[in-house]
Amino acid sequence: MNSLCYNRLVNDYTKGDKMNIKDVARLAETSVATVSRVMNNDPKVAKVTRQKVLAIIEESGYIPDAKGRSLRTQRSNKILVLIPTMSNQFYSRILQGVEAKAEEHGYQVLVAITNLEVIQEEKYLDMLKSRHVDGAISFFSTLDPHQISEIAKKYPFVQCCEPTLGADVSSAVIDNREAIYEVTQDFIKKGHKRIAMISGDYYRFSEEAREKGYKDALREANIKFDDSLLKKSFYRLKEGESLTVELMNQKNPPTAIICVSDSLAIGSITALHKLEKKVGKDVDVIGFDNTSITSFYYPTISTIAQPRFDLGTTAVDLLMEKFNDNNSTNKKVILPHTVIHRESTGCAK
Amino acid sequence: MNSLCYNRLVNDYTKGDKMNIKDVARLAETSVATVSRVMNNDPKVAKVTRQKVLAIIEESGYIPDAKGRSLRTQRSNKILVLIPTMSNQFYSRILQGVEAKAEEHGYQVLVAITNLEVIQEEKYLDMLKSRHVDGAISFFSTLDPHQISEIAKKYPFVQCCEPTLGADVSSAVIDNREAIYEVTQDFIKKGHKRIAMISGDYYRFSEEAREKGYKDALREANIKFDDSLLKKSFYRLKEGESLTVELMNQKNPPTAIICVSDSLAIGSITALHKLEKKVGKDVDVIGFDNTSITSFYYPTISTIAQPRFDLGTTAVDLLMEKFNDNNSTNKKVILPHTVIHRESTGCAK
DNA sequence: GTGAAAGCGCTAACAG
DNA sequence: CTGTTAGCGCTTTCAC
Repeated sequence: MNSLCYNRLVNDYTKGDKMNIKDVARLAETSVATVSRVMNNDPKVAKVTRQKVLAIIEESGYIPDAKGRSLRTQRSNKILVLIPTMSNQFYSRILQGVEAKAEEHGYQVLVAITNLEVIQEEKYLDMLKSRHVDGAISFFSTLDPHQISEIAKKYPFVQCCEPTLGADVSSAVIDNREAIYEVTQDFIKKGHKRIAMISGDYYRFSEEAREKGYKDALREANIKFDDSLLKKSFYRLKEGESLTVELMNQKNPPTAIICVSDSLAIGSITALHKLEKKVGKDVDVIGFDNTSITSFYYPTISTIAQPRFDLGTTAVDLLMEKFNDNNSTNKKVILPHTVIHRESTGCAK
Repeated sequence: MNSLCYNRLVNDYTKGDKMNIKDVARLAETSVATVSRVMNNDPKVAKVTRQKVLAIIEESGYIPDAKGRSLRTQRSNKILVLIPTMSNQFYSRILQGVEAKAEEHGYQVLVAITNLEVIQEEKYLDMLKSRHVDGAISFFSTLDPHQISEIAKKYPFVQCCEPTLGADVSSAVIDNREAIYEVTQDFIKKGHKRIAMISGDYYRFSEEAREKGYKDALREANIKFDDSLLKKSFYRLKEGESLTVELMNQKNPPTAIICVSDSLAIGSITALHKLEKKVGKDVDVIGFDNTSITSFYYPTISTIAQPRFDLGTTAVDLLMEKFNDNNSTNKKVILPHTVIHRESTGCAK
């Protein structure tokens, strides 16, 4: 059985297949313990021995088995990032922040796409429970607050951008209410009386906050909230378009439209084009997230920028705190946003 | 040591922390082997015993440790997908294909973003070498053909969309030469004499093929290839814009521009807008990939569609063949593309 | 500075 | 049908 393995030619090993620590030890004429020490940079290995072992490792292309190592050390040095979809370019920059910070701490980042499906999400979360990864960062969960709180209590788990409403969990977010509040105020100051909002019914954390910001600003300006001006949809181009058509077909159509995503805003602008309305003049439109297309669209699209890279690094920081002590009190870190006015809200650039 | 663990209250276990198969066995008053059998749906377990074990598992929230299991079985049932960047919405649909097919075969998909960095890519490929995952699908590699061939020889590894030129590896692709050949012919038939191309210098497999298609069509129509009409760049909005400005500032500017990505096309159209050229009339523009924005841009953007979902499923099929026999001969599967003409090439819709 | 041996959590062969 | 046991590949005492 194993003797077969022991009879292999050295040459076999240079192919690097199925080599294990025992093979390395034998070839280097030392013990597995020593090989392990070399792999882990343990200083108390004689220079000669180390050289010899390193030579064999180099020559054979040996890579230690991750499972054996993790099983023993009880850590994988991997973290899982759960994102709802890849169709949104929004997550790209955040991931870069996550990866940069994770790397600093010696962790590798794995990404899982849940496609907004509970089953998928639970399957990936099992990677946390089965200790396949040391911790996880979630950018949106379909689970309920209780489930999330439980997970966060048991495992290093933090949320980013879209924490679960009512869950006890650390999170990195922006002040969504404030962002839309500012935008709505801007519109009111500009003289708009009929301000519409295209929101969603998926991402409750941000949506409720954003709708609140919208309503708060209206109330303060004594503009009565008009139910027919608040639409809910998926965050897609198509829905942005169709809902804008609905809005504009009302007897008293809006002169400004706030969209909770850039894709909705693009859809909205497409609709306005077709209706031969001048965007930024007849109707102001603003999106959310400052995805790269917004500054290249015609007209350029006003939007709200989130500090995406920093959201990513902050999420990792929060996770690291959990690694140190998973019972540390959960915190919500709020990062600053920026409202960017471009042509779609009548600005020169 | 372990006795401590054995003295824990049942109540502890309902929290699900650090439970292992031994604990379950003890609580269910049976052996670890039986618990293992239950976990793996082995039919030869008495109904009563199975019930008892399942009850404990349910109650305690026990999830078997992935490392222990994989270490023993020598398979993780996980596959790794390496993508160069998340900023391109292109990969989203492909991933869905990958996931659908992988799930069918009982595999879970992990995504790694290499950001076009060698170091990153190598780190993630180590997951293959360290047997952390059973196989990998790469959507672009910075490694050389020899390295890729070696990896493919040793591990289940396939490429998709952008295989490494000259590497011996299975791949799922479209006929990039043919696609651009068709487009160029379309332009020539329409009467264009000055046809420009904005290509890249990253994704050699597709770029060389596409440039060949462009040149082939020109040659056949006896149009001399003009070096100044072929630009190379990153696949970004900004570069599409600046290179188009360069192209249009020539003494004899093009009347049609072929872009190897939709973002380049959008950048190009932005530039033409600024130069007050009518896109689809003064100048035709076509992109590549049929990302969702193309049908919502103003004007709508002509483009070439790849069968993204199928590319994903096909890649998984190829990987499964490698799981069956990693020495099976490598094949290149070519899937059909579709040229879509919209307003940016003068079509009504 | 080094090696023998225990054991991380699991599965599978074997014995009963 | 069930339990005992070996061992997957690794790290880490503990002796020497």
